[in-house]
Amino acid sequence: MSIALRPHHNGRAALSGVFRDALVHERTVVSHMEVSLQGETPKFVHVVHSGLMCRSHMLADGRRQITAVLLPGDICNVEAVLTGKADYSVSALTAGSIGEIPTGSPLEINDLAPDLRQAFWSQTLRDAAILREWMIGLGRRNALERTAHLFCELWTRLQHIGLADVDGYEMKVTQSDLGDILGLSGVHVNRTLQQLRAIGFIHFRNGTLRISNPAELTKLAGFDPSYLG
Amino acid sequence: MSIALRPHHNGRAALSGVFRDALVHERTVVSHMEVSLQGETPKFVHVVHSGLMCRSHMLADGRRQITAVLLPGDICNVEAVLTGKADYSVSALTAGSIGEIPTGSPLEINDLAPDLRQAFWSQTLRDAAILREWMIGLGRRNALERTAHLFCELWTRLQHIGLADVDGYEMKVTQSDLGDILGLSGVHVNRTLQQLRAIGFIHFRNGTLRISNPAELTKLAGFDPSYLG
DNA sequence: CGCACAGTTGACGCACATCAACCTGGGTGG
DNA sequence: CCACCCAGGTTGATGTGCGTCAACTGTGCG
Repeated sequence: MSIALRPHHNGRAALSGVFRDALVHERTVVSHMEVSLQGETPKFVHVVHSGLMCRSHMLADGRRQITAVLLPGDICNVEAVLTGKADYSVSALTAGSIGEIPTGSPLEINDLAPDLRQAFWSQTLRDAAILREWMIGLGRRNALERTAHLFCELWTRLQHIGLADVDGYEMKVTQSDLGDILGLSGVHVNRTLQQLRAIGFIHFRNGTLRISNPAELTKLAGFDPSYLG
Repeated sequence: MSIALRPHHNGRAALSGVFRDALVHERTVVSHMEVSLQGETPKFVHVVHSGLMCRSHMLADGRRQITAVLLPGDICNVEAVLTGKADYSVSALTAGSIGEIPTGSPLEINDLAPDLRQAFWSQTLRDAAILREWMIGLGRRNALERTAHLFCELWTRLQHIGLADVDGYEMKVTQSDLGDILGLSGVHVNRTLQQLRAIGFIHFRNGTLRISNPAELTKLAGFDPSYLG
């Protein structure tokens, strides 16, 4: 499947056009596989085709924090390609596949074609807006609100690319990985999910998230989708 | 003082050139003044001249989180000017002054002059790298490590623009504001600072931070300056 | 069948929040 | 010039959200 054939919206419309004629090598990844490594210079622009990927950071003692969840259509390593150094790893939260577009020497933004530049720019702005929202969550929301907010965000983003169901979406992510996204322990994620289920907001079984009460979930999270463009 | 006269480095070299001939109105701000408001469309590109500014977010119940500390030379609202909507307020952490450059209708990145585009781009990338590092801190580092990391980051950034002393820097920020940066309560910031002082890493009095043991502070923080470009 | 990994549960501890009182110093007005 | 004021800083007591550890329970795969 070519990236140009996926449904796309917002900044991503430009993206598929840009890469339509590029030499794109598709690569299948299994869950938890590392696509590119923290500290290295990536030799490809990576674009998610299917599945969920993430940008993750490892501390010296093994603590891990995920700073982005990447959905189909998302560029995994915008900055890294241009600055020549990644401060994060890209790895797979679920099985899936990614496109690899070879890149030459580090480029400046003004070396890029206008449509590619536009694609990189809009994705970078959106990534930054999501980062800020996550930071608000990590700093000032408790586990329940934060988890609810993540579920709302992903639902909206998946709707934009036509991958959401009317009452939820598929999300084959382990609770431990959810913890690394939310800054929680795996155990506490489990308890938080149970709590969200107990109050009738969600059901989460076998990698499928069903949102039973979207209005209340949104309210609990304090979720306002406008930052997602 | 014109922004073109300040010392500048990295991406900011381009910035001052870009704005050298622009109509820049200088505005003095007192501590805690709001420069632009969450949810509104800013009518200016704001650039910090002197003092410390921040991007801050307010939740409905009054909880506050700061998602960026802006130093002299930093653009306060890169995205907002282009997308026409700010999800954050810009406000002053200390007294200081900012430059206001009027902006017309919302612009696309490709409408910008190459040097301005380069300036916006490099600042946005660096902002994102800092955001990721803060997120790692909020998610996975304790109060002591997180505070140490912030002090290391600001020291490095201030060195880059020639505003650091050999053994520390001026930082007239209230402990409560520090809490909003670090995702902590003001009370706990106070105790954390005392702890950092008790182990002989810093002294922080009258708005001056003196770093007594840079090597150990860096080690405690797990600070690696490479993400700052 | 059984191994390995993910999810679940309970016991316990700690890092941080919250509340409340008190201290301190710089700015202001009478 | 002193008295007051008040924001910011400091300290102690107490509460709690989440982490950690450990054991047990599914569940899919070789």
